[in-house]
Amino acid sequence: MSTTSRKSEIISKASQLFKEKGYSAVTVRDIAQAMEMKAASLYNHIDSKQEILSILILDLARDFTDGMHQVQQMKNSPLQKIEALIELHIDITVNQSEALAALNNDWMHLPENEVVEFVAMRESYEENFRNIIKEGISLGQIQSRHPEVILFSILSTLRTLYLWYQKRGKLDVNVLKRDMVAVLLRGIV
Amino acid sequence: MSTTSRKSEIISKASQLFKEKGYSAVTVRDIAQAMEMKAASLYNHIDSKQEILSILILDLARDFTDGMHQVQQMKNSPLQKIEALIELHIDITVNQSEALAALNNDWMHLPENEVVEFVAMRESYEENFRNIIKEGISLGQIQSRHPEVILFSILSTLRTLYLWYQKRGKLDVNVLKRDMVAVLLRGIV
DNA sequence: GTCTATAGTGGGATAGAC
DNA sequence: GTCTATCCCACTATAGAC
Repeated sequence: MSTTSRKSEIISKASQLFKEKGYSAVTVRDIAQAMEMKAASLYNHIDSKQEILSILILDLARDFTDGMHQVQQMKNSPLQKIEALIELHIDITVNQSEALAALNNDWMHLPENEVVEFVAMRESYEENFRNIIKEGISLGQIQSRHPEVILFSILSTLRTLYLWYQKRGKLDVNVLKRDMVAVLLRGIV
Repeated sequence: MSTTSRKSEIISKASQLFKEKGYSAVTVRDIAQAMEMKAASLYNHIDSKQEILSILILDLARDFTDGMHQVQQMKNSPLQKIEALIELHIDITVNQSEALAALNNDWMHLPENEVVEFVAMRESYEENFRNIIKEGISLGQIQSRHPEVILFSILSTLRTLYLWYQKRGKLDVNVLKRDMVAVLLRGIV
């Protein structure tokens, strides 16, 4: 499509390759081949291989940060906020699974200053999530177990959902949201 | 100092580096530096960089397979079997977190025939786990939700526990087992 | 068993023609 | 904007001295 910039196409193709083999194992020649062009031609659109990674990861990290801020401004209960966060992660998984793979696995290959920025954003996100859980515990909505175990259990499931979602193929998003909320909040027993 | 123990040292140091940056981003010079020797000297102990990865991943995959077979032979209920599997994963996380990182993230860089072998082992492991969940559902011990969502939720939490366990450090293993079982089986509400 | 030296390959990136 | 040609460097791995 003519409105899709060539640079976006490159970033999109590259992200698919990064998801399969990881950033370090993908060469600019691989990306060029996927674009059906020569490696040198890529450099009319991008500054470096690393720039692609920066765009993928930092744009997505901002989506998570924005989503968290919206949830924090809701008037709902902590439990409803956690439901909203589960839905946020599922929406991102469905729409941006390749960038999610890069964010999870390849953030340490960002330029040094962006590693610092990324880690700060991630820690802030986790801290906000943790505070919602603690609020739920103090209101008696959530069982008073280690908040850290609860936080980790929910986040690790949501963060790796991208590995599993497409293997199971196009499960209806709303069914997935309902089942994930049920399993993560109310358990399986 | 025998050649065999030197080889184990190399594999151990390499696994730490693989965990930090991923297999592809670690060079044999990095491994040599961690061993305080020159890269060429490594080759008196190993055949290739890839051999290190093969040993790390396939040895650990066999540990999981053996653990699953032991659980299957227990006379316990499905729920108790799932508890035993949670404990298996936690024990492996505590004792072999570096190899676990390689198994999770770098299996696709194994030689081709070993990729096939690994994927078969992983699928068999998941199938056995799924059958225990289904048995629990049919006995009324486990809620009759999509077994796939339950399987994924538990496995993804256990598989990425290594990322989190040492950051929180010093958490007693038995406390961790008790809390993880509680959260994963009975939820947080 | 470790070293120096180096082979051989492929990496990211640039120059300049068209 | 894409190409061919190429630079320079880092990579895995080997050869052979000690």
